[in-house]
Amino acid sequence: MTASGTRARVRAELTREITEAARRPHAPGGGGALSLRAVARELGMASSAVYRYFPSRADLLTALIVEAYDALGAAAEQADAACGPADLRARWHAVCRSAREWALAHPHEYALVYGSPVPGYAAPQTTIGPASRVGEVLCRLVADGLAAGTVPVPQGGGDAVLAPGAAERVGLSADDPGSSLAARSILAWTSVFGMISFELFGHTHNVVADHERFFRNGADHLADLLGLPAGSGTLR
Amino acid sequence: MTASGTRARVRAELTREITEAARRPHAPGGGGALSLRAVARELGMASSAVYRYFPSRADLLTALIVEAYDALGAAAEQADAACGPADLRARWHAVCRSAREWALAHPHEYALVYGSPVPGYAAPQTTIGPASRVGEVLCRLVADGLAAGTVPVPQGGGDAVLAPGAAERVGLSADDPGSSLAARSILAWTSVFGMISFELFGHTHNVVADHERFFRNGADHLADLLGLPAGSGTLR
DNA sequence: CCACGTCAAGAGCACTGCTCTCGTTTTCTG
DNA sequence: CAGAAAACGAGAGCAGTGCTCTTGACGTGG
Repeated sequence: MTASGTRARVRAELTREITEAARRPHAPGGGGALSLRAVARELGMASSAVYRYFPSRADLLTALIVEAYDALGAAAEQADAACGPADLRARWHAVCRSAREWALAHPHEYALVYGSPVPGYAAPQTTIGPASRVGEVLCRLVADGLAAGTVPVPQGGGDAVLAPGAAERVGLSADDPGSSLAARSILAWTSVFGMISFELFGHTHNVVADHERFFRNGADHLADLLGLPAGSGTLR
Repeated sequence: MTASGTRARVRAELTREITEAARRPHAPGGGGALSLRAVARELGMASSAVYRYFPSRADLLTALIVEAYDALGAAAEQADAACGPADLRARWHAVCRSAREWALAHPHEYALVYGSPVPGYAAPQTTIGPASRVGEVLCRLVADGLAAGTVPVPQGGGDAVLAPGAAERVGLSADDPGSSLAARSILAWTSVFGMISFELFGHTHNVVADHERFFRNGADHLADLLGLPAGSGTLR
C-alpha cells in the first residue's frame, strides 16, 4: 500500500496542481471559459495528459465547483464558530458577511457555483453535499434560537412548502409544525445570495452606491424577518 | 428613403430571424453555448453571412439579452397594469408572479440575463436601460403607495446607501429622507430574483418541494417588509 | 527479471469564432 | 438611364477548442 503510495501521492499532487492551475486561468475568462489546453500549457504538459486525471472538462469543472462550495462553506462555518453561540444576530451577520466577502474575493468561483449552470453541465450528486453547507450554517443558527427559546415560532405561512426531511435535517422541525420558521430561513438564505449575486453580477451597479452597507442593512432586515433577537449589538 | 426601405426591411427581417433562431439553439446548450455557425446552419446560410448582421458573437448575445430584458419587463408591466392600481399587495404579487412565470417559461434566456456574466462578455450600455424595467415596476408600485399614504415611511435603516438619483428615478425620494423605503424596495427586488434564480438553478431542489407556494409566501413576506397594505386579499 | 499497468506525448477529428477574398446583387448618384 | 458604390452571400482559411487514439518510455509487483 505505502509502497505504491508514492505513485498515488504524486498523482494526488498533480491532480491538485491541475485544479490549482485551473482556478487561475479562470480570471481572464470567467465561468465556462475554462480551457483544458490552457491549463495543460501552464503546467507544461500535453493536453492529452490532463485526461489521465480528469476524464473530461466537465469533471474538472465539478472538482472546481466542489472546492468552491467547500471553501465558502468552511468560511461560513468558521465565521459562525468565531461568535459567542448565544448572540444569534451577531452570528447571522458574521455568516452573511463571510459569504459576501468570500464571494468578493473569489468572484469567478462564486459565479461558477451560483451563476447560471455551465452550458452542457449537469450537476452530479457529488456537488449537492458541499453545496448546502452555508445554508445549513444559516439554518442551524436559527434552530439554535428555536431550541433556546430566543426565537419565536411564527404562526402560519409556511404550510408544507419544504421537501420532506429538509426542516428536520437542520433541527428546525421541533415546535414548528408548519415549518414556517424553516421556510423563512430558506427565504432569508436565498435573499442573502440574491444580494450577493446582484452585486457581483452588476445588477445593482447603478442603483446601490455603498454595497457593503446595503448588504448589512439587508441582512439585518432578514434577521428581523427570522425574529432573531437583537444581541449585544456592536456588530450593527 | 422608402426606396431603400425595401433593403432595410429585408435586413431587419433577417436580423429578426437570426435572433429568433439563436434563441432556439439555446435550448440544448444553455447560456454561453451559443454557436454562430449553428444558427447559420439552421437558417441555411454561410457562417460568414451572419457577420453582416452581427459583427461578433458578443453582439448577438447582447441582442438576445436586450430582448430578454424587454420581454421580462413587458410581462411585469403588463401584469402590473392588469391590477387595480390601489391594491398594492395584489400588484406586488402579480408582478412577482409574472417574473417567476416568465423565468420558468424561458429558463435559458433568464439564465443568460440573471446568471453569471458570459465568459468574455462585458455588458454594454445598451443593456442597462431594459435591465431595470422590472425593478422599476416594483419600485414604482411602492412609490404609488408612498404617494397615496398607504405605505408608511420606515424610520432609519437605509442611510445613504443608494446611488444618487436612484430613489428619485422611481419617485421614492419624497417623504423618505434616508431613502430607507427605497433601500427596502431594492432589497425586496434582489430577494425576488434570488428566489427565482435559486429555483431555476437548482439550489433549492432538495429543500423546497412546492416552489410556487414557497415563492408566493416569500413574496408576501417581502411585501410585509415593504409595508404594503393587505388589499382585497383574493390573491393571497 | 520481465511482463504489466501507468504515464506523457503527439497526431488527428470535428467543432468553434473570426477574417479575408471573390463574385453577385442592389442601391445611390452623376 | 448608365455607371459608381455600397451591401451582400458564399467559400476558404487561421487559430483555437474538447476529445480520442496510438505510440513509446517509465516505474512497479509477481
